[in-house]
Amino acid sequence: MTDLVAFPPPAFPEPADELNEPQARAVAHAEGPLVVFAGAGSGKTRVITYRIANLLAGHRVPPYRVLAVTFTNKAAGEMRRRIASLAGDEIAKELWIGTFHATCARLLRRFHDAAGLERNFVIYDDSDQRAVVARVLKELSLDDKRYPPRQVLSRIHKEKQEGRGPDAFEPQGFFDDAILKVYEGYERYLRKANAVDFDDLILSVLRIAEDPKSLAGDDLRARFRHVLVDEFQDVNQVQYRLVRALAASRNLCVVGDDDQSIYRWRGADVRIVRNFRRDFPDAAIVKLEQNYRSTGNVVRAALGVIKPAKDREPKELWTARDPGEPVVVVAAQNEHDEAAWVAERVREAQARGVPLGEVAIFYRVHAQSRVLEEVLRAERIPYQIVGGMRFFERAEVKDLLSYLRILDNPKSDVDLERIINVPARKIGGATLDRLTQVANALDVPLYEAILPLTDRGGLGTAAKKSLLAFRDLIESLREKAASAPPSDLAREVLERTGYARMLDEDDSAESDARKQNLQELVGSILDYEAEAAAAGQVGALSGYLERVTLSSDIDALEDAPRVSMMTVHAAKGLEFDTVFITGMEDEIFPFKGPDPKRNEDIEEERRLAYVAVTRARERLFVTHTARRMIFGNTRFGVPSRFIADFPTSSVKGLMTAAASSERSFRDGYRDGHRDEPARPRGPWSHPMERGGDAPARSFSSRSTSTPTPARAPGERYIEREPAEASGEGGLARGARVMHEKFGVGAIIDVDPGDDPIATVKFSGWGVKRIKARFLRTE
DNA sequence: AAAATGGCTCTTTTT
DNA sequence: GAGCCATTTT
Repeated sequence: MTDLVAFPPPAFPEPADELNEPQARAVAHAEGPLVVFAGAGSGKTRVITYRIANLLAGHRVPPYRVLAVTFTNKAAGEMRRRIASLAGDEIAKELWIGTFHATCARLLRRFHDAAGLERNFVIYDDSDQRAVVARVLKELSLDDKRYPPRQVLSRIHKEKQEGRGPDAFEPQGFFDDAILKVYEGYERYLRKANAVDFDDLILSVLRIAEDPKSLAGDDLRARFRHVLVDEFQDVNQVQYRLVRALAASRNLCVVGDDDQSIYRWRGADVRIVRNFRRDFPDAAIVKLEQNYRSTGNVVRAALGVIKPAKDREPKELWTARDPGEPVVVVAAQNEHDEAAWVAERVREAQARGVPLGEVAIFYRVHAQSRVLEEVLRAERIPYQIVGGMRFFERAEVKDLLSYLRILDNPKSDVDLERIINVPARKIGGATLDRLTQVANALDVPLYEAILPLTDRGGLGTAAKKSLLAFRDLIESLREKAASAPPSDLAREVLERTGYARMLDEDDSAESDARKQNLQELVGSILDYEAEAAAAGQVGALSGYLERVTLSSDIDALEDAPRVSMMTVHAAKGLEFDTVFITGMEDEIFPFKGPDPKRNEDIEEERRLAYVAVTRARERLFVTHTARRMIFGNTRFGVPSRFIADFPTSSVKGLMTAAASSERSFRDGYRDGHRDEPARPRGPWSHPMERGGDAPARSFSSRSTSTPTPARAPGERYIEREPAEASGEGGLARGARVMHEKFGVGAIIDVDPGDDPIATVKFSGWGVKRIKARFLRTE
C-alpha cells in the first residue's frame, strides 16, 4: 500500500509541548518498540492520544495506517473523540481504533475468504456458545451432568486463547478425551453455521496474519505502520501474537500497568507485559509514576495494598497533591447496616456539593448489590447498576435477534433452533430430531435440510405442512431483508411471525414488560440507523447484529446524576470523586469460593483491591461487616487482610452505631484479630452526625418489619431513577406501594384510565397486575 | 403443552 | 436468596 495522498500539515500545536517530561518522552519515541508502564491515574490515555496526534501531525503518518486497540468500546470511543478534538473529525474518522474483537471482526469481513467464512458470518455470544456445546454433547451421547457445558466451554476457550485448535490439543486423562471430541464437534458446528465465537475473531485473523504464503497475510502485515495497545497487561497469548504480526513495522507501542491485571481467569497473562523487554530488547521503556488523580492518602493506601505483591515491575507511585481526607474504614454490623451507612454518607457527600454521578459503590460480587439497591431505593437516591442481567440476554430480545440473524445468515443453527417453534407452530422435538438427522446425513445446516426432509416423505402431513410454512415465512422475510431497513424488518418479523400476537394474547404482567423490551430493541436499531446515516452510510443488518454482540454493559454507563454501582472489575478504567468499597472482608474480598479445587489467586485479588482504591479522587470509604448473609447462608466477617495493608497514618477507623452496640460483634472482632499485627489502630468512634453524636439508625430493625421491594425483572440492566411520587396519583414507575395481601412492591408499569391497573413486582410474590385502588402509596 | 415443584449452584465476564 | 434447569404434575 502506497501513500499517494499528500498529508495535510499540522493544524494544531505540537502536542508534546503540552505534556510534562516523562509523558513527552513516551510520545517522542516515534520509531521502534516502546513500552509504557503507566501507574494508576498517571494519565496514560493522554499519552496515547497525544502520541497518535503526534504521529499524524509531526510524522505525517496517514491515519488509516495507525491501529489503536482498546479493551472496551467505550474506551475506543473516548480515544477517537479526544483525537478528533486535536486533529479534527475527518482525520480521526480514518484511524483504526477499536477493541480487539471489533477490529478483528472488521478485518475478517474483508478477508473472510482466507478464513473459510462467508462474508455474513455471525458472532456467537456466550449463551449461543453454550447452546452449541449442549447440542454437541447430546450428539455424542455425553452426560451433561458429568460434563457441564459451562466447564467444557471454558476448557475449550482456554485452548483457543493459547492458540491451540483441536489438532493441537493434548488430552490428559479420560476427561480430556471427551473434551477433545466436544471441541472437534464444536468447531465443526460453528463452521457449518458460518459462525464464529469471540476467540475465533482473533484467532482467524491471527492465522491469516501468520501465514507467510497468503496474500491476505501480506496485506495484513503491511497494513499498519504504527500499532498501539492500551491495557496491555490484560492481553492473552493469541492477542499478543496478533499484535506482533500486525506490527511488522516494529512500531509497536504498548501501554499498561501490571499492577492492574485482573483478568487472568479469562486468559490474560501479566507475564506478557513484564517480559516485553525480553521479546523486544531494543524497546524504549517509560514509566509514568506521578498520579494526578487522587489525594495523598488515597495514593498511600493504594501503595500499601500493592507493595506486597510479588514479581511486580517496580514503580514508585507518587502524588504532588495534599493528603486530603483520611481513608475511612468502617465496621458495620451486617449488610443492611452497611448499606444504610453508605446511603447516609452518599447523602452527606451530596450535601457537600458532590454530584451523584461522581459517587460510586463497588462490591466484589453481584450478589452484594441487592441490599444496597434496596436501601438506595428506599432512600430515594437515584442510582444505576452496571452488569447483572443484561438487556440483550432477555429471552424475548434474543428471540427477535435470532430471527434477524437467521434472515442475515440462514445457516445459523443455534438461531434456527431457538425460533423454529417460537411462537408455537407445531414443530416439536420429534420433528426437530428428524431434521437434525437429515442435516447431519447431508452435512448441511438445518435450514437447508428442510426441503430434503419434506421431499423424502415419512413425515406426518401436519409436520410437513408446518415445516414448509415456516420455510415460506423465512423466505419471504428474507426478500424483505434484502431491501428494507433493519428496523422495518424487525417490526415486520414481529408481525408476520405471530410473535406480537403471541404477546398480545398473553395478558400476564410479564408480557407487557416483554413488549416494552422489544420496542426498546427496535428503538436501538433506529438509533443505529440514524448514526449510520449521520456518517453518510446505510445501516446494514449485519452491522447492527455485530455491534449488539460486541457491546457490553459498561459501554452503556450513563453520564447521569446518579450513583453508580458495579463490581470492582467493571470499575477498571473509571474514576469518581467519592468511592465506597463494600464487603471488605476475608473470603469476600479477597474472594474465596466454596470449591476448594479452584484455588484462589490472592495476587490477583490484591491487584483488584489496588484497582478499587485507585478509582477515588477525593474520598474513599471502605466498609466491612461482622455478619453477612450471602449465597443463602450467614458468614461471620473478618476485616480483609488488605485493610491491614493501608498505612495507619492515612486511615480513620469508624464503627456504625449498630455495630458498636452489639457485644458479640466487638468480641468476635477482637478474637478474629488477636494475632494480626498491623491493624489500623485509630480509635473506633461513632460516625459524626451533623448536630452531635446521634446514634446511626439501625437498618436491621426496619428491614425485618418492612420488607423492601425487590427488583422488577427488567430493572437490573440500567436502573432508572426512582420516580417521584407524581403523575398518576403516586403511581409512577418505580414507586413503592403497599398491598393488603402481597405487602410492599415496586410499580413496573401503569395502564391509565378511570380505573387504572398497575403492574407491580412484589417481593416473594412476583409480578402481579392489580387495580390501583387496592394499592396505597407509602 | 403449560404450570408447579424440587434440586442445584452460586466469582469476577472489557468481547 | 434466587435463578435456572429438569422433572413431574395436571
